[in-house]
Amino acid sequence: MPKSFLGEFEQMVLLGILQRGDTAYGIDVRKEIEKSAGREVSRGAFYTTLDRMEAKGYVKWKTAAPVTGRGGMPQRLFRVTPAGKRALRASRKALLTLWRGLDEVLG
Amino acid sequence: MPKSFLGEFEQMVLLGILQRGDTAYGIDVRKEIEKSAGREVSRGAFYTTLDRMEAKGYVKWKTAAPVTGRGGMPQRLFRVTPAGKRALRASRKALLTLWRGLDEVLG
DNA sequence: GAGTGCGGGAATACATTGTAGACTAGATGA
DNA sequence: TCATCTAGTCTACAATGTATTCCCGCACTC
Repeated sequence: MPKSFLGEFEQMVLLGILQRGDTAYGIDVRKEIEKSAGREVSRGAFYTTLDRMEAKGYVKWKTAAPVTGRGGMPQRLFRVTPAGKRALRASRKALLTLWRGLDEVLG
Repeated sequence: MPKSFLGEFEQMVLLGILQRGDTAYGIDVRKEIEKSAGREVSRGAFYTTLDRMEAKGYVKWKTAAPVTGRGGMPQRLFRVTPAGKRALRASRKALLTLWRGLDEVLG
């Protein structure tokens, strides 16, 4: 039994990585989240969360040669570990259970 | 545009209240969450969160005469405000968007 | 009718997450 | 070679999540 749930933002970051599949570069993931969630995500917030989740074993990453024509430092390519997916499943299950039957109330 | 999302736990509390409809007494809501989420919720965590959400205008409450045969202080009967529902909808929308297409990955 | 156990709740304190802002460093091109 | 663009890092602080401990009033019991 997990000590606690995934935070809301952590969850979004994890899902953003999965959405991008094999091209989960930091920036792309960030854009994915901004698009889906409809709000800005600062770099600081984003990478801090990522590093903390790495410490918890939910994500891993490796550097990749800069792909873009322009640009700077080696990019980080992320992926979600099995533990991360497990945590995601647990969070989703709990939320779905609570949402059940509330569709009309919530519109 | 909300400054930030609802936390995971806040969301659960709000949903728990809605689930209980007109009988959203503190204790009942807490049990509801424990059942759905499959983990314990300490009283402290629960009421602290509730009070903070009251400050943000997401919930309101009034006291109700003690209904139970046994025991104590007037209970608090909660309800979610329109602002609370709006916040809930926004969180759900963002999460659903991110979950889209990941069912097989997440099993 | 004082002592005690119990059901709710409040207060307090601390750990974990969320977020912003300023800062670094490699690549490009005028 | 310097301005500037991109991707990422660091630091500090605010907001949320959580456990612990305390309080209060009822009703039971003797």
